[in-house]
Amino acid sequence: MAKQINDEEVYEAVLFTLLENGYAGSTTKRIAQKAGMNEVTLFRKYGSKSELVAMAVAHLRFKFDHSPVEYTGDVKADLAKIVNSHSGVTAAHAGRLFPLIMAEMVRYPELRETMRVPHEQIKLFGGIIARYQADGVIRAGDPVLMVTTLLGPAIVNNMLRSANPELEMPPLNVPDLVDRFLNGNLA
Amino acid sequence: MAKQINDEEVYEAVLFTLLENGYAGSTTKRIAQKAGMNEVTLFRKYGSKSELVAMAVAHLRFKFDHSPVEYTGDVKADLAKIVNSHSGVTAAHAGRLFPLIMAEMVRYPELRETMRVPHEQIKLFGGIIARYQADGVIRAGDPVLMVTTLLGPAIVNNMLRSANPELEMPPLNVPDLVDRFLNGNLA
DNA sequence: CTAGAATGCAAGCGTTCACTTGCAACCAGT
DNA sequence: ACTGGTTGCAAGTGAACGCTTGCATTCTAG
Repeated sequence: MAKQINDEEVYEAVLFTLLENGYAGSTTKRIAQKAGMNEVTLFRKYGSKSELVAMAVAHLRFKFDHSPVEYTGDVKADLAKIVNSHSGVTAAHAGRLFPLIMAEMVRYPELRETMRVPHEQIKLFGGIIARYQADGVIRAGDPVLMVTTLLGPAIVNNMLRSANPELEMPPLNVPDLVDRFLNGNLA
Repeated sequence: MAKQINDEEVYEAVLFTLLENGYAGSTTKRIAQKAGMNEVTLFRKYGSKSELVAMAVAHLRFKFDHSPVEYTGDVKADLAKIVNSHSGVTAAHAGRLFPLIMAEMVRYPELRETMRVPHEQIKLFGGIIARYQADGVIRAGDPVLMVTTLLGPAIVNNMLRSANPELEMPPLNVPDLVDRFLNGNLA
């Protein structure tokens, strides 16, 4: 057939396969099948499995850069945007890819570069929160720690939901989550 | 030598190896080496890799049951106990084992039984929170969702720290975390 | 129309993995 | 001292995986 292979589609297939099977479980055969191409072509175009995965994750960052989260002065809106950008409401994979990279990819030295994507995102979010702290809107505290406090519930919620479908958790309500982050849970 | 093999030590070695290498990376050879025993003995005593892992996790639950978290009427203390019991301050592995099971072990059907450990813990914590909601101390909301809101920051913080040592995050302050959970982050 | 590049296909290579087998060494209880 | 169960050791089995090679097929550019 010699059809033209679309890198972007391949990257999507890689990320999908990663989320479903993890890194070790994402065999090159599986990835190739999901991408609708021959396994050999995969090696010819991308070199190795680790290189391909690194490219797919790097491409994800490229997509992040084109819809950046910024400081606007509206705390609730900005925090909601931060949560959304990493909880999967917008990008299909973002919310689950983050824990995947954090919890699993760390173990494969050849993938250390992929760590930079969540790393940079967190620093970006931390900067926004620091600015609101300077404005006197948000309580003092290490900005990175604040980011984990804001994102943690959404991330763990996603993990739990995908891990335990029969737990029947209510869907994540982002504005409510931001409200609880700001105002607490005391009655 | 024919030394007597201590199951508990083997389980510890299994959990340690799991945390360091994940399930796929925890080869039977590595586990045996960590446990200071022969790989063959491992198969003879525990049958298979998946059975051994299941036993190690089940044994962890057994240990949980012997220092349970309970409702005492002191919100802050109880919430802190919940966070501590899963952030690794008390049990060496608890805080990191939770995301490991959630994010990785899910993918191996032969390990589905291990999921029951975090599942039951969460339901236990949810019950305590529900009781404080009935007391009018904590805001309304799905208890399980509240548990993820409380534990999420600690879990993600742990993941981030172990994934990115050069990020230099401040150590987790549990009472402060509980305070922010209750009172929010608004200045 | 032709040439070169991209892709598919079948086969295979070397390695690692979970797991097995056969046998020797050891220890505890009687 | 003997015996039976536990452990260690060396070797090996079959399967899966990452990756390569050789060759045929198809698309595209000039």
